[in-house]
Amino acid sequence: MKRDSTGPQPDASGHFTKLPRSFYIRSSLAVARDLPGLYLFRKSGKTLFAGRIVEVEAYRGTNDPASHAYRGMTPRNEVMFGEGGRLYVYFTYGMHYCCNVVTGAKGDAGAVLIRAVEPLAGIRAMNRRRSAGDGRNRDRRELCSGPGKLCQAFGIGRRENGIDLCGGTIWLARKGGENPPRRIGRSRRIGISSGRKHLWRFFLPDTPFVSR
DNA sequence: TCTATGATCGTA
DNA sequence: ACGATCATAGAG
Repeated sequence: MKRDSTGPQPDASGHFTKLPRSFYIRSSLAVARDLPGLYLFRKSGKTLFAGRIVEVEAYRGTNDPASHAYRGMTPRNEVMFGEGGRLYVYFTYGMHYCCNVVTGAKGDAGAVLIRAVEPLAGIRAMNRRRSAGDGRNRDRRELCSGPGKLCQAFGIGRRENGIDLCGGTIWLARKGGENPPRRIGRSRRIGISSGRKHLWRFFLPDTPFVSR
């Protein structure tokens, strides 16, 4: 496909354009709908990790009983209450990290959980981090097909909480010349005990890289 | 302090 | 279907 020379110019990662702050200063629902088909990047040392986002979930602030922000600000969820465009990472079940994109203006505690990506770059390192110790490689579909899995694969943990997604460590990007997905699947959110009725999970319907 | 629970994952 | 495993939040 031919590149439009009047459009956004490619950044250092190639023909990808980092999403601007304005992308995140919207409701979590609006951001969540737009994320499937976009790309997650992480620079760690000399390794570049990349994945195509295939599954996300929207969480609102104090009006969503499933949200960590439902009962107000705490030390854990405070980055959710900040301006959109930062990463909210939390630890759960005693062993897993999950990462969210914070959305909305300061004071609006919305966030979008990234649940699965299709691994595209850094796959050797992902396999190393995700191996059960026996050094064998996993099926590419099992590398990032869940919120805990993708954080492990990308090396996202406590230290990454609050990272500015408009910086050069972890960021989201659009691929030049690529159209939005034709169809986006919707369903109830997974693994929650309240707020079950809303269809706030968004995914690409035709990939094998979503969670189960 | 003490206790219940969890935006999960791998194995059985 | 279940256990691992522990930070967090809310209660006492």
